[in-house]
Amino acid sequence: MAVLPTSSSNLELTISVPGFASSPITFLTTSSSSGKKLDMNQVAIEEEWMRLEEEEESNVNPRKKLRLTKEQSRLLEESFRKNHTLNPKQKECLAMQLKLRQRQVEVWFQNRRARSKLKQTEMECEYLKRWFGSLTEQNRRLQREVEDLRALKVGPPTVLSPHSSKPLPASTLSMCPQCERITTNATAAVAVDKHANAAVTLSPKV
DNA sequence: AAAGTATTTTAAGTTACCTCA
DNA sequence: CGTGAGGTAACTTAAAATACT
Repeated sequence: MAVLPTSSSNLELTISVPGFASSPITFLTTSSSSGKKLDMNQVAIEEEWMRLEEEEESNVNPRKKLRLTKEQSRLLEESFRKNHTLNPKQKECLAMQLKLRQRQVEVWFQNRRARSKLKQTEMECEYLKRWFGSLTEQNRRLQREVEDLRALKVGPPTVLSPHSSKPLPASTLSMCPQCERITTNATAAVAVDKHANAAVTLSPKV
């Protein structure tokens, strides 16, 4: 039996048991987290589990990939929903229930947290992309409006009075500083006031 | 109580195995 | 059968947290 250290930084050793994970788990401990009541089956399970923990010291085939059974995955997920991290006692308990090494449970939780965070990041990325798209579109509209207004400035004033329908003299026109639309002096103050009170919220339609 | 050291835990990044199209 | 992609268990490393002296 070959014994191989799997890490240069510490002397942790791992063991893989062929066919070990393939047998479905048909039992669960009945003990609560506070106290343990063990029946004969439970004792056998614990002995087996302790044997596996001890065998961790020897190693036949390092880094052999384990596939978790559906039941193991289900229980791990269930546990993860309750708590994203495990204290040592919980880890031990769960490892025993799942007939896995504590290290395997620990690694599963590490990876699960990482997957969880990755998913979250991807969602945030999507959200920001949409926001960016919406802002870009808004920016395009505003640029077009600015160009239109600049074009207006070049030619003679063609703004008509709403009362007489005749062109207004340039001296009566001004630009609203907020929305950059042309207004008459009489309405400019109102326009500015309106903008001051408006709550501007930017949120993309997700 | 404060400082230094050792140990443990965690996140992040990587590697390797396995499955499936 | 060979191959590449994707998923994920397992590993490494560094930093933070905690325990111990």
